[in-house]
Amino acid sequence: MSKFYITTAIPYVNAKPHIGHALEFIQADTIARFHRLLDKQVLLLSGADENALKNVQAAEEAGLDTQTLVDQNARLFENLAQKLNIQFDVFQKGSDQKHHYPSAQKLWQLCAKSGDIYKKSYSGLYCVGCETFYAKEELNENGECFEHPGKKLEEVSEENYFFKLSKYQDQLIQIIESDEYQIVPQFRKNEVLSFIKKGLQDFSVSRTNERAKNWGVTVPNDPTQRIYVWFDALNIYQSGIGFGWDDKKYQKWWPADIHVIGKGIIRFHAVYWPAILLSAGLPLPKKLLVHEYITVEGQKMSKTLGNVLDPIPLVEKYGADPLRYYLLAKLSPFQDGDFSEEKFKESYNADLANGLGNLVARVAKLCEQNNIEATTRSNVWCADLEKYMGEFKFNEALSVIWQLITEADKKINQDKPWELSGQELKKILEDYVKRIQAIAYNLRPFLPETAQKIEKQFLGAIKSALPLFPRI
RNA sequence: GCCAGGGUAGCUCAAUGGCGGAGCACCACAUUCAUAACGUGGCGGUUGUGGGUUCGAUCCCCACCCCUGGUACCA
Repeated sequence: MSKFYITTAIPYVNAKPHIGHALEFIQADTIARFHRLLDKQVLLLSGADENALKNVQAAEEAGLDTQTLVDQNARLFENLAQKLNIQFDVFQKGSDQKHHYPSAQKLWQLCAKSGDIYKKSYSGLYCVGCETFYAKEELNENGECFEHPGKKLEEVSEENYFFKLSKYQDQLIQIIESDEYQIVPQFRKNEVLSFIKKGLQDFSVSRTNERAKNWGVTVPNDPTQRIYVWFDALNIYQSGIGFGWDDKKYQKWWPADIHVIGKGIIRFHAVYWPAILLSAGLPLPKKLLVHEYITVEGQKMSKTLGNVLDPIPLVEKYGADPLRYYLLAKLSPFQDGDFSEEKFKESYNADLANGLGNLVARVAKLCEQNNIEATTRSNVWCADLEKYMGEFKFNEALSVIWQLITEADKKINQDKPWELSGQELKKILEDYVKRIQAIAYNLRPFLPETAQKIEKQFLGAIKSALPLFPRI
């Protein structure tokens, strides 16, 4: 049995999850469930990037200590996953000193051994508001950062460790061009390649304790510095499966088959991450799947606009599967998509209530009236489903399944089973049952709860049941 | 500014150098096994703007406008 290791991005947990996190969790879970049905041994990992400075700032604002805040917020992400029926096999926390810390330090030491980590005095313009350095070109005409106009930047000089990213430029081009590390979709691959070809600069991989506010993983052999959060957070993909603490487990699962991420963090995953692994002499992940963003009622989500959409109330009101359906079926995987409650209800009524739910109800009733029993299951993928899943076109895959629903509805109207009787009727109803079973099987990766309900209803003596999706 | 992606029916999206497609929404008809559901038919377009190449451009080329992401030590 072959293994399949897939990850979501590791959200930083300075705030509660929003609908975009739900999208990514659902996509990754759907891929994972699909591969489980292909008889692979699957591990789905998520986690929490808890060592980011923003977490320290958020904790200060909330008047909590940092660990308490990250624990609280990380639980919100796990809770969301649970409510959405996401099966995370591992949820790796960045503040986990038992597993993650030794793992991060091991990775650092491997890179250091390759001679790729060196100390350098860095001086630049530092924005106290952002707690970050900026290059002159990034600032506005007044020499201020865009986040904090009116705030003067300070010239700060500090000694940090740097990673020799520049050394890996040619190798990175080669592995990405050849798809040894495949970036999907193609236009994201092109974007990454043109970025790399412009020339890579080494990047800082540590912060002074002072700047890190004594939060995060300590640099090996230098207690005055903390490991920069990206170097550390990316490694959660490894620390969660044993790297640095269970070699056998690590050997079994690494490398990742797919990292699922949002477009905003492509550089870290497509450039920094493979370079770090090359330096450490570790195998590269095979695929990077980059999804886009969700707008809400046509607008970008933002804290200042106050329109950040929390998926939890939606799930509580409508259930996990309707939200899973909307996010998978109604968004284009490689384009920004919009979420609005109106469109959500439209898709719910048109596709779930009138389409799937109604078909299941009408066939169940016909079967109940004629004492039909199902003894076998129909477990086959419908045409093109595997193809679309291979391309991560969840919307196309679902549209193929919905064609089965339309065909079945049409067939029932043509057959007019209510005018038939005896063997002829029985044979026709058995055909409907097979169709419903096949639809349910195909729905398993996408709408697990619904698929299970239908499969249960259509095995043994078939009875009418409450509507799967009451109209709203 | 620079790099990349996008702009097609009211909405969400397909497609192709050769009469512009689907689903949803809307309207009408038909129908009862079903959740006022299903089915059939209809309405619906100067393919962002302006040029160019071509017998023919939504598609190829040029310029421009709008949206989105990135633009390196915030994630």
